[in-house]
Amino acid sequence: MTKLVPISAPHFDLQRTLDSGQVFHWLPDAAGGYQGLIGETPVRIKQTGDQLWVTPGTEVLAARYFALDHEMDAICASFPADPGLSEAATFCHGVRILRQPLWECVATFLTSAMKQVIHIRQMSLAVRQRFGRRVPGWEPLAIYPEPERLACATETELRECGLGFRAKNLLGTARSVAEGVVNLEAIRAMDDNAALAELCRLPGVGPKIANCALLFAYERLGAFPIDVWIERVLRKNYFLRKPNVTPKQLQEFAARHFGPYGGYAQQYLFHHARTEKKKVKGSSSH
DNA sequence: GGCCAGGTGGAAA
DNA sequence: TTTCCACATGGC
Repeated sequence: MTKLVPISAPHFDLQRTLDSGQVFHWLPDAAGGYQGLIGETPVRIKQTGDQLWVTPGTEVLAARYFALDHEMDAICASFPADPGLSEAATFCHGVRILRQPLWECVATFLTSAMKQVIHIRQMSLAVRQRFGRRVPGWEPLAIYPEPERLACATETELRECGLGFRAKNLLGTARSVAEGVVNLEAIRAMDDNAALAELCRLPGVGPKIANCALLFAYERLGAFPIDVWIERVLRKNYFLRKPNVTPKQLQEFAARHFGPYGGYAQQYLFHHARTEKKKVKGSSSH
């Protein structure tokens, strides 16, 4: 195995970041690190303290992908003083919001509807293995298939990857992107509202998934996806006295309350809630 | 063996 | 406008 080279990564936690439900294809390796693909580039990665060790030649790529330039002090300082968020932020120290490639982020979150994180991983890996280009020596990983490739797959083939009713949406979205009906690159230049609306033109993409794409691929750190977990947290932390609050009101509250880095707040609340639940379940089972 | 999961879209009220 | 429901799958 090639020697890895170090880059400086203070306030970064590789394991927590990869386990926080924003990316789904990294695999643990025998050396206590991970192997994965950043776009089409295979990368081995491992963390020791404040050093991140990566495949030689991928230092710049990895630093950008893992968002090592995000100023975490400023981001955390921008959060409202709020006990629920403070606890989550402390718990999630080191979790970064990645900069993922547009298409694979849109496509994997498209398949996330009504699925647990572990299932999203399985589906994502199955789609890669079935349709993606292989990287010699990196099996079972494969590059996430281009929209053009998925556009000429059949719904039956996609269902065989465990997608269920999501197969039709992935196929339709792949076709829309392949045909240029929606131009993912062009969305980069749009403001947040226009970008959200444009993403929602894709079949199977609504506000939740569009916000995930904005946050995890388009670097919109204020985007605030509301899923079942976040909705529960918001209701519990801020609306115990108002059980009738609507999803729309929750979205407006989040935009107002959490500020310009609301997406980070959201990710911390999400990961904290999920991990706490897992701990409780694990410790009470005997 | 039910329960539930990083939702969405279309119909009904 | 809001509310309701179908849509597939698999780990726990």
